[in-house]
Formats: sequence, C-alpha cells, structure tokens
Amino acid sequence: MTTDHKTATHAQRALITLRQRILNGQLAGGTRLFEVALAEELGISRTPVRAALARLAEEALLDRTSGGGFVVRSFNVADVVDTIELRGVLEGTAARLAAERGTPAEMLAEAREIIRQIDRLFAADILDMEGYSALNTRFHAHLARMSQSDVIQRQIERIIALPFASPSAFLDDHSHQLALVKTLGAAQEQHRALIDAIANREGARAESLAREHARAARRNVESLLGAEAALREGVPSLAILAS
Amino acid sequence: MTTDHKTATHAQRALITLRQRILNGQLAGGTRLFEVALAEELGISRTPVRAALARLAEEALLDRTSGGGFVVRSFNVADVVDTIELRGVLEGTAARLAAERGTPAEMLAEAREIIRQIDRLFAADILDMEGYSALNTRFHAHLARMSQSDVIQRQIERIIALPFASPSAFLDDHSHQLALVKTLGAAQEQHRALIDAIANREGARAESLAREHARAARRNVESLLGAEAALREGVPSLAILAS
DNA sequence: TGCGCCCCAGATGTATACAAAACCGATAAT
DNA sequence: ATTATCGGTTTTGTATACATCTGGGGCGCA
Repeated sequence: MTTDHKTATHAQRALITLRQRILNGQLAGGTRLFEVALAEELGISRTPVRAALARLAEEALLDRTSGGGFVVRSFNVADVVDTIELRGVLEGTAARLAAERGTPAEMLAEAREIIRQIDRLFAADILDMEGYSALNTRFHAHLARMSQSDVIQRQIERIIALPFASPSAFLDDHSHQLALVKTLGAAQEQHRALIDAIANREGARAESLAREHARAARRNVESLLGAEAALREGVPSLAILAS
Repeated sequence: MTTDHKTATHAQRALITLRQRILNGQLAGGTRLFEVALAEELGISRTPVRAALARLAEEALLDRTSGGGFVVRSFNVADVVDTIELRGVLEGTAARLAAERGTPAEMLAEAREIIRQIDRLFAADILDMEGYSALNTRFHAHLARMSQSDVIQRQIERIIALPFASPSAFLDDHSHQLALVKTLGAAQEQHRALIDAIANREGARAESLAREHARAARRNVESLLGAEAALREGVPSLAILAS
C-alpha cells in the first residue's frame, strides 16, 4: 500500500486531507470547521469527520472552541520560532540525559554510523537532499531514543510532527539550496561534537550543543522571513503562517 | 459516584468518570477499553463514549492501538520521575525566556503578590494546605505566562494536567504533611530567588532555579517510593503507578 | 506436526435520524 | 443607549442499525 489517499477508512482519508489543507495554508488559521459542511464536501457522513477532527486536535493543529466546535489553530512567526526553540530545549534534555545516564555502546555506534553515512553523501558531486533529509531525521530520532526516557522521546516526536519544527524543515526549500549547503557542514560538525559529548558523559556540553544545533533552523526561518515574499512562496513549511 | 457532576453532556460525564478511574488506579495501565462495554456500563451509547476516549487520548492518558482501540497508558516510576524532570525543564525555559525577553512590571508585581500571599499563610498557626496548594498552582501558572510564549505556556499546561507532575502534587498527602511543611519554606525561598533572577534578566540563573525547584517534587516521589507501602496508600497522585 | 486457510465472534467504522443546545439577531423594556 | 429576553436557525450531541474489519481458533492439507 502506498501512502496515498487509498488508506483504509474514511476517517483516515479525511484526516490526511484536512491535515494537508491546514499545513499548506488552504485552511487559514482561525477558520472554524463545521462537521456538516466538511462531511458534504468530502462525500462522507459526520461521524468520520468528527473522528478526523478529534485527531487533528490531538496533533495540536486544531483548537476546540467553547461551544464544542473546532477552529484551525493559527501560527504566527513567534510561534514558529518558539516551537523550534522548544525542540532545541527538548533535544538538549535528551542529550543531557543520554550523557548523564550513560548510553550503551551500540546506540553510540549507531549514531556514529548515521553521521558516517551523511559524510558519504557529502563526498558526492551533487548533494542528495532527499537522502540527507532522511538521514538527518534518523539522527534526530535516534537522539531522542538515546535519552532512554519514553516521556522525553514521546514529547520530541510530538513537536517534530509539526512540519515547521522538524529538524528537516526548510531542507526541501530548493530556492535556498546553495546557501543551505554551506551550513550543512557546520551542522555535521555539531552532530559529531554532540555524540562526543554524550560519549564523554559531558551533560551540560551535550545539552548546550543540541540547543545551538536547533538554532540553525531558527536562523533559517528568520532569514527567510527577512527575504522577499517571492522567496517564501517556495517554502512549504511556512505556508501555515498567518498572513 | 461521589461527585454528582451535572455537567452538560454525556460525553463530558463519561470523560470525567473515566479520567477519575484511570488516575486513581481503578483502571490499570494496559487495560483495553471497549466501547460497547463502557457504553453499557455507563448507560449511554457508544457515540459519547468514543468522544470521551478521544479526549483522554488527547490528554495522554490513553494510547491508541493499531487496530483502532484504546488502552490505558501505563506509568512506571521512571515515567513519573521523567515527567517531573520535564516540567522542570519547561518551567526553566519559561523562566529563562521571561528573563531574556524582559517581563513587564505588572507581571513581576503579580508574581511577588502571590509570594506575599503565601507568606501570609505561613504566618498563621496552622498551615492552610488547600490555600497553599491553590496559590502555588497560581504561581506556576503565572510563571508559564511570564515566558510570553504561547507555545511554552501551552506545553506546560499540558504537562501539569498530569496529576503526578503538577506543582501541587503530593501536597494533598496528609500523611506526610509535617515533613512537607519543613520544605515549603525552602520552596518559598526558591520562588523569591526565581522572580529576582527574572527581574534582573539573569536567564541562566532563572532557568537553573526553576529546574532545581522542580527537583523537590522529584525528591518527594523518590522518598515516598522508598517508604513502606502503607504510606504510599494515602497518596492519590501515585495511585496511577503500575504495580 | 506444522502450516495455512477459512470462518466466525467480537470489535470498530459509518450513516442517519432525531434531540438538545448554542448562537444570533430582533425586539422590547428600562 | 444598554440590556434582557425571546425566537428561530444553525450546529453539535446522541442513539442506533448496519457495514466492515480484525484476530484467533479450528480444521484440513501437505
């Protein structure tokens, strides 16, 4: 089965459709979602629509209104910046815990293996962005695991689900690709230092490195927002921003 | 039941009932919840039961299973400790941001007013635990607000909703009341230092104080778990722990 | 025996009709 | 001018019948 909209249930399809619309800005923040209207438009009954709305609320893409309805949550620039900051804080905590609690040799080895694979990508003539993005995501997921805390891991996964806060946000922005590539080398150095710090049980250093690493994403957002509107158009992760 | 909540809808009543049962351990972690069974038992139809279950999943008290059902999430000691640690990290971030971004005079004043009111409680012959708990909760909620970040505030609210991670957890534990009272003075000193640090724009100090403040709760859990089972019985916040 | 298939019981998914409540505007009283 | 209140309209809440999916036990076959 593909990840296409051919999933099993109506509720799942509705969930995917609505999520998409929210993330790409088709459904602007503040928009109230009415069950009947959505049901009619999607050609299904209210029941699966309700289920989908509940899931979206769980994902923090919708807010529940007092009366019992749902509105699209609106994200402004400050929200995006703060969410990235939050990711940095959580990943910093994961790194610190990994250092303090001691990370099994295999987990360290796996982290280093991912770093090595990224190195291999860099060696190629043109950078495989898709591949880099995947490996980068894997590295960050692995970091969360290294915390050896289900609570932290779960929390990080929750934040990363927001596309503009994901460690690979802005990597699919092709207009900036050249400028971005320059910074990826620095990111890779941070990856290396981070794992070293964890291996050496240097908790404070590990935490601070992970935080600083997330700041790169923040700088990207801020530079994009300083750029002309035309440049922002091509950045899907920012489509959700309130205009 | 004891609390005859005459809230509006069936779904709300079901939500309250089920939440209660999970928190007080009546519904053990890992228990699968079946819509039909619950509907029959509560004398309502499946529809509001479903709604209640979705909300509980949102509150992180239930997990969704692959097949489409719900199971009660199980919390072990590590989860409780890590969740309190997480609260410390988040409140630390709130405090740091408050310091870095600069907190309006009125907000600082309000924080100090809450501290003053707690002082007033201490002056009485016997400590009004109920009142202390309420003020303490207010102080922590206010700290979240001082971050001037909706993202952080929302995240803290989410964590605090778990009763064992709330800043007032274990205050309702009457068996320990005497021992606890001794530590409340220290907590109050931390409150004062924390607001001072924020007022002085000392971000790192503010963050570290908030973290250390949360450690008190952690020490409470750990000492309770080291105590005899009889002592633990009277602590509602710990009923959720897997045995 | 071990494997795989089928089938059924039990669970969730969906549609739909009706009930209830929330919202909104108009109107009237002060 | 402000507020209170009363309809009707819109929207969500609920029950229920039926559809569909899933997981497991038993049976047949290699």
